[in-house]
Amino acid sequence: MTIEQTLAGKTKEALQTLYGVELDKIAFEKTNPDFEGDFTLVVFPFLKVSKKKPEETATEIGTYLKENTSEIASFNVVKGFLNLVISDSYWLNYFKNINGKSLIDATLPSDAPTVMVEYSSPNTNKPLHLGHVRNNLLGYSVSEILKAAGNNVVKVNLVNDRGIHICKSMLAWQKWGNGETPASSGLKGDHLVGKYYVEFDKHFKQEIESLVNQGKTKEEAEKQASLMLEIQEMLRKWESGDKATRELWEMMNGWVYTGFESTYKMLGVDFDKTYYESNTYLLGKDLIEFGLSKGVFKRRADNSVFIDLTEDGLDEKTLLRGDGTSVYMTQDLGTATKRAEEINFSKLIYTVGNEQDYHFKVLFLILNKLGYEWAKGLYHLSYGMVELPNGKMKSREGTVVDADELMQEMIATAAKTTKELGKAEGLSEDEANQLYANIGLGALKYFMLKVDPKKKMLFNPEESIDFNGNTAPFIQFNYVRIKALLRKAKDGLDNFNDIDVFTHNVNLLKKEKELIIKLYQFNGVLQQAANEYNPALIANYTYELAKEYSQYYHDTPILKESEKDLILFRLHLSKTIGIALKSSMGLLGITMPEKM
RNA sequence: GGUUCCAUAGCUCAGCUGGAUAGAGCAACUGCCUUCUAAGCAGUAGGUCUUUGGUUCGAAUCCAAAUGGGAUCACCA
Repeated sequence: MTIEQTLAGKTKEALQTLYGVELDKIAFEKTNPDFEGDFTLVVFPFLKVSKKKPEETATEIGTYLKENTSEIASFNVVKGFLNLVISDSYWLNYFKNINGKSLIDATLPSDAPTVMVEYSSPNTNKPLHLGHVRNNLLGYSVSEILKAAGNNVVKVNLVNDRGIHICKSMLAWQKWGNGETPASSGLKGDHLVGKYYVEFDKHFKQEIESLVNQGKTKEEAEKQASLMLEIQEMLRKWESGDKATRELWEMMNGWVYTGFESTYKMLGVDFDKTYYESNTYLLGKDLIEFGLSKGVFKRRADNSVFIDLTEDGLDEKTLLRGDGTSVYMTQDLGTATKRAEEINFSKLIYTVGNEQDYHFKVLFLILNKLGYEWAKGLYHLSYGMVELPNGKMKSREGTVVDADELMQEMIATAAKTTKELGKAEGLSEDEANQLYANIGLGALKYFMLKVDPKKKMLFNPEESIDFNGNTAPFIQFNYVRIKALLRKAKDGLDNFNDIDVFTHNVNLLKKEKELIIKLYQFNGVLQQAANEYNPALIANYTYELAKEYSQYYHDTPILKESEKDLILFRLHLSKTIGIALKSSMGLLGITMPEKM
């Protein structure tokens, strides 16, 4: 039972005894820092039943609670606010129980629900950019959070490895590539393929322009352009399994996968299972018959199949073309069904940008209409776009921030700053490089994850991502200071692990109590982050913990304290906070250095 | 145009299911390293929470409208 639950129960009792009413909705909140207390009860809602002034009501309830709850040391009343002070011994006892332990219980219960998280889902025609970075970090972090909250998580990637856009890169390479390979050019595979995607677009635009100059409309030109006809032909060949086309496709996709692999590794993300659209794009056609037989889908005169969603405030959605080929939606219907057959998930989370809100609304609605029980567990983790100062990123216009370049820049900046501060001294080259990566990538990850996923975010390439203030390096810095303290303590104190300290009566400093309360809050934050699929809550929590510790560290002697019991207590407190910081940052995919 | 999301300090963002004087960081200005790591700490300044109505004892938070901005509305993915 949490302390809040205890307080709520006692308050219910108080209202019963004092005013003879039974109320269920009783919530305590953190006391505003400007007032004395740990938890606050707002008594305005009870005035109707108490029929007394706010102050009087609060005092009556406070008196009852103080007399009947051993955890409450004292209370005070300000207007309609009843502030309760919880006794130091309660907090000290709580701390004793978590001392030296991780706040995350890593063992999963045997009946843990399975949650499938899909994220990343790249196209194989171009390298990853900043938008993908947000997607990957979010998907990975949400997976870690769900695991920590007691779920069995399956991370999956659905690679979009086929289609007209892939043919663009292939055709351009064939025409203008001169046999260039990653080995011959020294280019990373995904960047090489992306180069030809851009190349195609350049030539295509030129062709359109000349056709328009010959008097055609833009639409006609786009349909009649020889390049357009060629990639369409290429796609047909691919679909019919033409050997040469398939070989080219496999070779170029192979380059891309090698490239992606290193980007993923650098980002620190991974997957339990990878699906390829080339294997799933034909799925969903069986579903059409099923839907038709259930009367959920309908057939038009031209033989195309659709679902009428106008009653749900949406439009008609085509699911099968007149020629019998499927569309994106059909594919997603089929893939979802396949996954449900393979794995008995309680939830399936799609980490996809909010530009596809409509698509997922329709997808989920259709699956529910088809009567699948598991469809109730589908969730679109819809995140906002990453925007540049001049608007949205557009790959074809070259206004993208490349993921690999960005990461390299972050690491280089971290290296420069670390050297300037003289903090790389005494490290081997490997250690130093590891440190730069931890700091640079930590800063990047924290920067992207501290923002509410639902909201769009701005990235200004002109301003480098900060290393001061509300950032990962600040949190890492506080962790490192703790580690340094513990190293020194080990040299000077032979019985650091002496737990006897807790049998003594330690008088908690105000900040010490606040830190323990902060640790206490972790579980609630984790639960909320898991329920809302929101890593930003973890990021903000971790920053607050680090910030409070930083103040504590600054103001309070730890090793320099003269009383040994206090030294031990403060070291234990520091150590536990260090563990909390590390595991919390781990949920964001951020690694803590030992020294910096 | 239909649907939908958003609007908080100069900038980037917090503000939990309505609660006390709206908070951080950056940028600006002041102090503080012979003292456990100054990527730090403390302080000053900066706000009509886009606007107008409504609900309520109480609204940045809930409802409605207006204004501004984004997304989406393919037999594309």
